[in-house]
Amino acid sequence: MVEHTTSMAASDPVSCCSPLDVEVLSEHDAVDIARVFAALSDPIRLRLLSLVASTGEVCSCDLEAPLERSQPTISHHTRILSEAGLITGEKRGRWMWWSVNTERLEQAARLLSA
Amino acid sequence: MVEHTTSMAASDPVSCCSPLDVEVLSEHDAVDIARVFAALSDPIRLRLLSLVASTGEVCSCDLEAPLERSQPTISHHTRILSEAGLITGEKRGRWMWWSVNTERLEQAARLLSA
DNA sequence: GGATTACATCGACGGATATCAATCTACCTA
DNA sequence: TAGGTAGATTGATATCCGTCGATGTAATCC
Repeated sequence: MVEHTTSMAASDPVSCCSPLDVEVLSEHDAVDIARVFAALSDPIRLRLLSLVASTGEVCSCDLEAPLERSQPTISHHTRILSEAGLITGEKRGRWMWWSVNTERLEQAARLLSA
Repeated sequence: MVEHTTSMAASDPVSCCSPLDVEVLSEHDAVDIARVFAALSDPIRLRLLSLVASTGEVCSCDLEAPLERSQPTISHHTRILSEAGLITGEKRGRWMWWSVNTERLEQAARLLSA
């Protein structure tokens, strides 16, 4: 995953604990990436994302019933997913339509593979 | 992402809010998957994972300094990553050696793409 | 055996988060 | 213009989570 710099194999059981000064993933980047995974770390949000992905476009009012959560709670979760860049909202009339930001998902996926 | 079942496009701005009874991602599966992403949702754990990934194998004592966290905190994070299946620990002598479970990472990555 | 070391566990504390009722805001319709 | 509706925001609450000091446990070294 993520970036490599150098690699010093320290497998000798006698000489341990030579401090790694290799800063592999920066603190700043880590905070950024963590925000995306935090958005994916809630079961309700995963099911919400799944619903949006499967139908292509869903309005908020269609989420309350299947997810069995109140309107403010749904609004809370769409906001978090939206701020993480995972879904995009478009207001049409009274309704808010949500769709999945596929590129952002792929981007997150790439962070986890090699 | 994840599984699809059927898909009913409801993009007509006049007729909204027909409740979707399509259960796309089950509640049980969502809880399972959320646990993995929750393990990835902390900056310290991401940097820890990155350190382990870059060196192949790291002992716990080599993590405290670069991550600037106490020994109990490091132990806490390795435990969470381990329980999520993302790293594997092996005790050799006094030292606990950690390595990345690549398959598990790839598995998580696949959940996010298509 | 006794001292030391690496790591786990416990207990406590502060901050984040999921949830909902109530309220506010914007938009549509009659 | 008045009433209704979709969704955001606010405030309150209960729970979860990251953190560390203190302590426990197992392995090593002298």
